Amino acid sequence: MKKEAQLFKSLADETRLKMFWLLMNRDELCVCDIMGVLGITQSKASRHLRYLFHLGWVTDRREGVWMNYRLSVAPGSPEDKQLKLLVEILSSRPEAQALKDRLEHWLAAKGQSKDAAACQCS
Amino acid sequence: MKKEAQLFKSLADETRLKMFWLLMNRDELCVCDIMGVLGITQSKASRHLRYLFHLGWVTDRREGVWMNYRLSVAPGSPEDKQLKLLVEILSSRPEAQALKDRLEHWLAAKGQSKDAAACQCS
DNA sequence: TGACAACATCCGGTTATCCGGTTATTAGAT
DNA sequence: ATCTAATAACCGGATAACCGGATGTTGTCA
Repeated sequence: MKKEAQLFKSLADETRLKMFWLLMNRDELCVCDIMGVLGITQSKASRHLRYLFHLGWVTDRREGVWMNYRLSVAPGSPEDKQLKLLVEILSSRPEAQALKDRLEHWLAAKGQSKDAAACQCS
Repeated sequence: MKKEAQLFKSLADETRLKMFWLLMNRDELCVCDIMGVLGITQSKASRHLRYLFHLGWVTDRREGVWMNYRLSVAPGSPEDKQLKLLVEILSSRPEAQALKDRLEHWLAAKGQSKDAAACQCS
């Protein structure tokens, strides 16, 4: 049952939980977005995203300079059911709603910038 | 979302996963049974069970010299849904079926012994 | 009371996880 | 070619998780 334990281990970190939540609310996000919304270092964001990537939770898609990540779990798989349960649990949490709002604002601000491609990740 | 992360952390250990599985297949088990079926040390069994106890996953019930544990999650709670999903995932795993068989044999052997209360945990 | 069985907790050692800071890579722009 | 932004990989260090063996506790029985 090692595999199953690892499945849960993926979800046993607050940062990764938040990443899942963001990715469930927007089908594709770049590292830059996640850094900004969660307020974490680049190193931390990238590390966790690569972790999820290597376990098959997400796929990456390069778009010029950015790396975009999106959830990729087979429909009906244990991972899929797990995520569905997770979204059910988190939806009722104010903290999760706040995060969702921050994501919206972040993306809106990004869209407004004249150069829509800018990330301002200083 | 610390609380949610900890929920998953409970399940992020193979030994605890097996314990959950056993407890889902038999409503009450003593430390001794779990030691025997999983083939782990007493210290290990007790430590994980106390861990689950303190997080509210199980309740304890002393019966003379033994300590019995049973699952105790509120129906409909996230924990409950999590366990239901877990049983769904594990049911199809041969490894889990084998464990279940070992549990049956262990309990049968225990029942056969003249002194039904004996544990022979040496 | 003493002996014993089941269990909990403590002790230390090992390993895994997580982190920030740094360096390396990649792709686009000049 | 060179410069820069975005990202990935690497490197200690701190912390937490996990373990077996030893010790303490509790309840039973003689």
